[in-house]
Amino acid sequence: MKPNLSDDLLQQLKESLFTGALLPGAELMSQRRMSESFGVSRSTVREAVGQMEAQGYVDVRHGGKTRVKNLLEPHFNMPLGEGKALGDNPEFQRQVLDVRAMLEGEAAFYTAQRATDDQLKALDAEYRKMQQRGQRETTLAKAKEDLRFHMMIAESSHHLLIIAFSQLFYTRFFNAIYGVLSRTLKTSGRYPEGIRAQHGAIHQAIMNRDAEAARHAASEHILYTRRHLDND
Amino acid sequence: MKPNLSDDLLQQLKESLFTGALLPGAELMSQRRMSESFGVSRSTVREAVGQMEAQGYVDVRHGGKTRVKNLLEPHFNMPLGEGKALGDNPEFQRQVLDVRAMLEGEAAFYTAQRATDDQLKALDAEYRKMQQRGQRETTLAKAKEDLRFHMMIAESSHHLLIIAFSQLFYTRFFNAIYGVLSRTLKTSGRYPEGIRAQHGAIHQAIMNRDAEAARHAASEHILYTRRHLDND
DNA sequence: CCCAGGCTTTTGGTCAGACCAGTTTTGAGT
DNA sequence: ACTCAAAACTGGTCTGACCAAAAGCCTGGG
Repeated sequence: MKPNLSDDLLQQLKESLFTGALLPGAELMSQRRMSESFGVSRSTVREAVGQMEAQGYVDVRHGGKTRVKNLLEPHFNMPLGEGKALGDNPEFQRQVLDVRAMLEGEAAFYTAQRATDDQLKALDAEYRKMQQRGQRETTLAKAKEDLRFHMMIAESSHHLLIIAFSQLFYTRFFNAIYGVLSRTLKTSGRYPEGIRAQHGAIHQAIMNRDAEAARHAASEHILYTRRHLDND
Repeated sequence: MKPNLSDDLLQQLKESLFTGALLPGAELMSQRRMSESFGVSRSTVREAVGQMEAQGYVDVRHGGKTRVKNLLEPHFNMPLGEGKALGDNPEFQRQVLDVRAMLEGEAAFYTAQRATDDQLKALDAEYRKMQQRGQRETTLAKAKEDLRFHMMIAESSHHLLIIAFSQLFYTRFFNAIYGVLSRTLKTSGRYPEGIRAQHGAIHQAIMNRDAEAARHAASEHILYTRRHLDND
């Protein structure tokens, strides 16, 4: 019909968001750089970015950088969050593990299918670092390390909804996740032997781009921990 | 807090609209006159007017005058916004189906395991009602009906996280879900034959309390629709 | 009378370059 | 290694110019 320049740019920005080129939390180019890079004036860029903000896709702060918002966040202010009681509740911990099992299974599935070579390389590097680190680390450090590995998998899935949900889920329910690990360590005395092998299986399935195997390995990894919990 | 000039102006414009100073169909001042009249630059005026347009309050045409729109109109077009929204993007629709596949699979799994007898009875009743209803219904009615069935399954799962997420997900992304159904109907001409049988399979698995079968049937049901989408 | 055709004016869309106001980064100097 | 102020970003606003589309005007032929 009547293709405005700013509308074109707006569509382009949305596309990069939908296709996962721009992850939640990522920074946009500065308006001046966009202006140059897209060959339009800064006014036009401002118009497009303004629409993005109005539609709730990005968060723009005077002086700061413009960031992609997590589109699930506003819906995630459940009264569940911080209360220490919930995170320590075994039933809730089980539920968190249930959701992790399906979420990480799907994430691994899509990552095996769709990750770029660079992402695979980064994942591989992170995995090797994780294997090398000694047993000297604190439980907290281990938990964070574990989460970073799984988060990297999620972010390589090129799946906007899975990424958004994973981000929120891991940050909101870190307490519950940490609580599980903490209890597991207390009962088995140390980091369960299976975990290491399971991480290996996930890693290998993804590297082989075997999506079904990756889903199964990732899901089984979480369910293994869940069974530990059931034996209490 | 941080009073932007353009935000101030935006508020003023909305005020004149809400108080009736600007009736539907009325013309706004030209941007140059506003600029002078409000004592801000035309850039700032454009920013504000742009937001008014983005929020659907006014209709601005290149070369023509900017007019106030009839505010009730958008509410009648609700599920099919013409501007490119997230819900209209095919890639996003696919992603929504991916998440539905895993979410409804899990929900069916836990419902088969944990639903009370009363919940099973209610589910059974809803299923029979759904089977009886004729083909006379609108697409929208079908979509709502479909969703109610799946929502009932989710709510019978006794799984706090799955319930909470399902609720948010279905309300937030109803547009995308509806869009899929609408497209499917357009291409196949009518309600796909498989759907009816699949609902039956889900229903039966849950009634038999066969959790694995229920998960598989529910997941497959969504993936069936997804394949329809891939063939476009 | 009108009303069809161009001509002029007015409107929104884009551009360039400048300056202000916050944030983030950098680099002493301790 | 730390603190903290300068410097180098970022987004917000202003100015004045030009282009393109719509609306208004105006004139000449029915």
